[in-house]
Amino acid sequence: VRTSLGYDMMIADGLEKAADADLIAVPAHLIDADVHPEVVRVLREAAERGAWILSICSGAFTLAKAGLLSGRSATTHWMHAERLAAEFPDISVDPDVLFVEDGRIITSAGTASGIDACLHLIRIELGAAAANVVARRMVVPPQRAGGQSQYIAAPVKERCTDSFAEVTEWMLEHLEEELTIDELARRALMSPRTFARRFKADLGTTPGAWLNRQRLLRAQQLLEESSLGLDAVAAESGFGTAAVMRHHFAKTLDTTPAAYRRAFTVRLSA
DNA sequence: ACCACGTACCGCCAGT
DNA sequence: ACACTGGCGGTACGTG
Repeated sequence: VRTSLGYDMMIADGLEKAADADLIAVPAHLIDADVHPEVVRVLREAAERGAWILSICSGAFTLAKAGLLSGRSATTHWMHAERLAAEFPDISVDPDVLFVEDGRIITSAGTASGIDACLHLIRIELGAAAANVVARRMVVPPQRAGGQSQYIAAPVKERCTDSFAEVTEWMLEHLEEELTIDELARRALMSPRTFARRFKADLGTTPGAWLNRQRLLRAQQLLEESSLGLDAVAAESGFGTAAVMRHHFAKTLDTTPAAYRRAFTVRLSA
């Protein structure tokens, strides 16, 4: 695909690839451009079978023209919000929010809010831990927990609203140590029961599951980026021994640590 | 692959 | 009435 952006986009697959996609992301485009009927068909089918559909910026117009937003709440770039509302009266357009989730359709505003929306989706599908890791790697602020509300109005600057940010931060810095609920609860000034309950309510996972996930990610990163031995990697990531680490690799990644490192280095050199 | 042990988890419930 | 807390017990799960 040629673009006017100074680079071309290499598209390896055709539209048929969307037939069983879990997520279809629709980028910004020219608002006045017609949407190809085939694209409309693909989008409608995807919506009907329950796939995630996510638009960024003026991509909301594509969804609107495909009829996916009828009767729904949506948003778009503030520059286009008024027009979207005028052209599609049956859409409840909110011009102030970063993104809106309605059913399995997520619309987002300007470019950066697309990142928020994507992180939001990752949090839903893979959990807050994964979203935090992605956010960290992208060097964007960690996303606020959504609560029950569909809307996440604005990025949150204050740390104090995210009561678990401090604890999880501390946990990440002490991954290699043995962390118990009792200690974490003490550190968070809560009883163990309340800590566990609120942790799950806020982050979507239990403390133990979150810890395991972080340890796994740390181990993966060490396997990717260092040449440490497996025992050292296990120690660094908090698994203690290579046997325990192997156990978790098998359980959630369906590989072994050695195989993972080999596959990764092969992929790099290829 | 298996077992034994301890911790984490969660539903329940009484108390605030 | 309501929301939240925190202890208890059975069960699932991680660890060795």
